[in-house]
Amino acid sequence: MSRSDRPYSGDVLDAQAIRFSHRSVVLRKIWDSEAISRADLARATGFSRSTISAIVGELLGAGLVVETRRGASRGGRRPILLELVSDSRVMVGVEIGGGHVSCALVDLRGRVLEHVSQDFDTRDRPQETIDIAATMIRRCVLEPAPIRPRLLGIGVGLPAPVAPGTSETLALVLPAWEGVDVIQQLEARFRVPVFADNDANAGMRGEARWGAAQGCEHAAFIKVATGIGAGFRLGGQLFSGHQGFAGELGHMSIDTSGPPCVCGLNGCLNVVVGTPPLLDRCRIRRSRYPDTLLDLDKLSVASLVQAALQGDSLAREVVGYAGSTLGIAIANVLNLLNLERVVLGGRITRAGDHLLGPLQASLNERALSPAISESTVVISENDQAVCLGAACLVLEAALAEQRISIFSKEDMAA
Amino acid sequence: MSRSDRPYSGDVLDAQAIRFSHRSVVLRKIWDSEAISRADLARATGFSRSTISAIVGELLGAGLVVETRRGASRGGRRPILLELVSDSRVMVGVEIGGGHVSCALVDLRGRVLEHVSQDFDTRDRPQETIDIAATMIRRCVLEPAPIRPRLLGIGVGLPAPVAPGTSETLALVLPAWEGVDVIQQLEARFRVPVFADNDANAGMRGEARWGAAQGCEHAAFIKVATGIGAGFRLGGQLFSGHQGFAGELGHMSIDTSGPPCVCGLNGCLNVVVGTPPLLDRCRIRRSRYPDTLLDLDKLSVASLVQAALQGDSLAREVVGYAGSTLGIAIANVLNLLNLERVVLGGRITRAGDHLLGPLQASLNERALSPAISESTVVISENDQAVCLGAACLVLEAALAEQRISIFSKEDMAA
DNA sequence: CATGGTTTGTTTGAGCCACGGACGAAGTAG
DNA sequence: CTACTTCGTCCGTGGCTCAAACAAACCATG
Repeated sequence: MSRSDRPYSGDVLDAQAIRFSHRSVVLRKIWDSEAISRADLARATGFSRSTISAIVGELLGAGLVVETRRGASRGGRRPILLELVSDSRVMVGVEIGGGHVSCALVDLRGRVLEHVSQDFDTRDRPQETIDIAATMIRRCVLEPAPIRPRLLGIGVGLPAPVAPGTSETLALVLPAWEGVDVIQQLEARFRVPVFADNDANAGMRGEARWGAAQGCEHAAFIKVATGIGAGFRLGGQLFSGHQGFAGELGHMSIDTSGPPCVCGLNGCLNVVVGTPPLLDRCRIRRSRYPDTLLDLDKLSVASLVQAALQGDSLAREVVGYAGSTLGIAIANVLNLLNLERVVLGGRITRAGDHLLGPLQASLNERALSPAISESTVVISENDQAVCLGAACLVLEAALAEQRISIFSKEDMAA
Repeated sequence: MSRSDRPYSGDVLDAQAIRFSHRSVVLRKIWDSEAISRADLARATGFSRSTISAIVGELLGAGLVVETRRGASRGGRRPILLELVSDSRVMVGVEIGGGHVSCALVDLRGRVLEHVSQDFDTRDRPQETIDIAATMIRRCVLEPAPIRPRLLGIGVGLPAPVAPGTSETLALVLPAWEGVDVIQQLEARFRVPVFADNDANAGMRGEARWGAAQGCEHAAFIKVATGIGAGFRLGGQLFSGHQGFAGELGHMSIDTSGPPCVCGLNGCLNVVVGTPPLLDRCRIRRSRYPDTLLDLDKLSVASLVQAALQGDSLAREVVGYAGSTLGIAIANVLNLLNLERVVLGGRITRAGDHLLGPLQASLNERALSPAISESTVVISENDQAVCLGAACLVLEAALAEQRISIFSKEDMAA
């Protein structure tokens, strides 16, 4: 019986576990540096030079790291510089949104090597959606021939709460997907480990590792779309709550005298600044803006954003309203959790300052509390935040040695 | 240079750290059992019998554990049963509220060995408050003579956000306390380590270890008083946010069209169900309840609760209103964090079901989400939850080997 | 250009911790 | 009384890290 089969195994450390964590520390340090010598690694991590040598030897063997050039002398022998081989391992990230499917091939530095996307109404057709995703994955992974053996696995971001460790979505949100096992299907087709999570959680992971929330112990990623969902990083780890349903920001009550929501509350964020109510607001306010550019028959978030960027008053009013209302919700979140950073994602964020300005103004009115005034709210720099995050899901599983190890080189030989 | 002085020390484990964590696991298991043998410890923890023997030897030496009776035979030699010595270490917990100071002597099982309390307006008189607290501590610790050498330290719960690792309170909430160093003053007087935290955070710690949130990885303790504050336990650890200000539930916006709050928002929880607005509600609604028992000249939470328990309609209306409004705020928190349990504290909770009933009803209206329907909200069973929690603060520091160790027996000899 | 001092990276022996197996002690069942 | 089981302890082994010694590579200097 190995230690991992035993009770308390989650808490109990053995020599293996500590050795593993040490390898991670060293790898992480190389990752964070452009190039670094063994001696500097020893100084930076506190390990002895002999230990560093042993660990680096393994990393070289696994192909994760290479010796490149030699550094400048500090008065003695010149150091051998080590660098991360960014594409020695790659991950596939899949984003399944309400109205589209995207897929990206991502390397260890979060660089997108391939990317494909397609509009598709996924809500009621899970099987077709998975087929589309599989085709995309095949395109990303098989075309550049030698990539396959370096593939760590596939991550999937789903537009609903996901039970941890599975791909079961909350039936309340996606009834048609009940019983559909995305993980099992994709694992059967591609024979690599597959992981799934909520889209906002995935986005949070990506932003924390490669994006606007790097170095933040406490942060949130808020995805503004049909519904408003949040992913939290608390204490340096993704937080998903007791059953994995944390982040349902969309059902925060903003105005108890507002319109009713399916959840039983009135004036939820979803029924105020979700996509449908925002588009409705365009229609309702249309009459006050006679010379608007918006075509009410072909209304979409994309056209709304475009109009706002072109200076349309109605579009700016609606986007600004969304911003200031989101500000109230974010103020509540910051008061509760005292986060360092909030990253916004979703199509409407492409309106940039037209959204962020009113949002900030709304926050500044409440800036008395340092929990609010000393945190920063930014828009994700990456249009593919969720895709990247889904890929990150795989990487983090590998780094935590869940089902795969980034260190094992078994398949790399091929 | 020891490992702990080095960079990365937070993440890097050495043999010492793993040994320490193993001792904690074994101690914890004995703690959780009435009485347990070495053989059962080995089975429960997964360690070998030899390792258990070594660790138990240390625990015996530290006086934390004793061999008591012998257990029943399972077909062979009868086991020697080990038990925790509950009062081998004791802690003092101090609660400083807006209108009172309390102090308790607490043992390892969370039993209150001594308890004193006194009404006092602490807000504007920090120095007198500390003097009162010091007198109470002296009474608790010195009277029962042999206790002093077993005292691990003193914990203080303060009615404002506290910067982590210090006793600095947020000047915004307690201006008169700015620059007052409670930790330094009490350490100078008693020569034991002193720790401070926000009252709600302290309460959360106590409830998680000894109270209604035992075994919960994700929970909240909500203190309903002049202001409404929350302490969170997320992922098995207290969560205090980026600067230590997490938990400001009182400034959650409940009704954007409600009365204004100092924070800049309208309809904050504080201005709706804090003590002052609740007492105001009694006065405003008085005329509709001609035969109320409430004396408007001597209105207090205590008298409100008493009247509600005695069947007074006005009091029940006000308490019920508080409950259903708290329900909205708690629904928001549960949607965000998907907690397993919420524990309520503060004097008004003594109204029991008169508060909890409407609160639950308010939650049940939103029970569509499993994040809400599968969590439980309870009232703290302990009137001294914050005092106990403050004592717990010391214990947890000792268990984490911050400044003190529960294992060291240096002072115990005396 | 040889020499000494420095820095880098590797090798080697020792220490710490947990484990497994052997052993005596202390029971039970027949 | 004997065979068998369980409990707790003792001792040798193995895994991992460290410190010290060592070899390689480089700079400065006379």
